[in-house]
Amino acid sequence: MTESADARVGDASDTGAEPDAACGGQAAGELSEATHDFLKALASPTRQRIMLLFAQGAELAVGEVAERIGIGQSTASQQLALLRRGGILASRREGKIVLYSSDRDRTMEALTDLQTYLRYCC
Amino acid sequence: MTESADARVGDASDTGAEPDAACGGQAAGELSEATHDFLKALASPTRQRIMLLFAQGAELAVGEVAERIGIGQSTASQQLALLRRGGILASRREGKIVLYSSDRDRTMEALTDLQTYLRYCC
DNA sequence: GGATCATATCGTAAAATCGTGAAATAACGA
DNA sequence: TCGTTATTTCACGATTTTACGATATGATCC
Repeated sequence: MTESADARVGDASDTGAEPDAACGGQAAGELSEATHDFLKALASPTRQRIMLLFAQGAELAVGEVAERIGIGQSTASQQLALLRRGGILASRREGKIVLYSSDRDRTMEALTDLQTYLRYCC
Repeated sequence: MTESADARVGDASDTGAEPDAACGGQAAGELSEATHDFLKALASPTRQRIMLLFAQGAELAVGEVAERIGIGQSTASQQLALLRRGGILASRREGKIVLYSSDRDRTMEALTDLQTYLRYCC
């Protein structure tokens, strides 16, 4: 029950606030919540450095990331959670450790959404 | 002398730490300062809303942006400055007003840099 | 020169973020 | 069960961001 909690959007029945749920779920030119989380996740030097560790499909445990980047273990856990929320990393539990790795598909989704947004407002 | 001050990166001689300055000026997989500013600029709901005003090549004065978004004039000036620093907007003075508009070229540059980064670390 | 309008910059306070250490949770083995 | 290891969550300062109002700078007109 650990990671499944906030890993996915989940809320199929939407928040009930958005009035335009017909055309793909996104207002014309507006950025989705997911893409906003994507941008926030990448807009941090520490998290940018963390992401470099995940080149070539590398899988890393929280403690490894903390050690290699030079931050506390709880800090690494929090930053990794933000990167996962942003759709850039995915996690799976392997016994007592949690392995993080790049989430290519969700990243490309966010990138496409960003491109659509920029094509509209630029 | 107003806008020319902080518009560009300027620091041609980099921080001095990176060993590989040959291939395009960027370390393998690292994000440039410009692209970091780009991400920071877009990672804000207020600035995302501001950008929507600039669809279809619209040119807007600071006061117009402030009024349409519903923020103070000084706040609009600051947020627009951040968007310009991020390479998303450009500005030109027309008499006593300053007109902002999308900077397509620099935006696409940042987007390309971001794609390269993501291709490396994902 | 001064008056006026538009923008930028300077303080300042509320809110968010970053990193830390301590405590809670989860998984495994003796 | 208890103890150990790995991760998450919580509570807390320190720093940064955000928005505001007041003031300074720029441009135009008289």
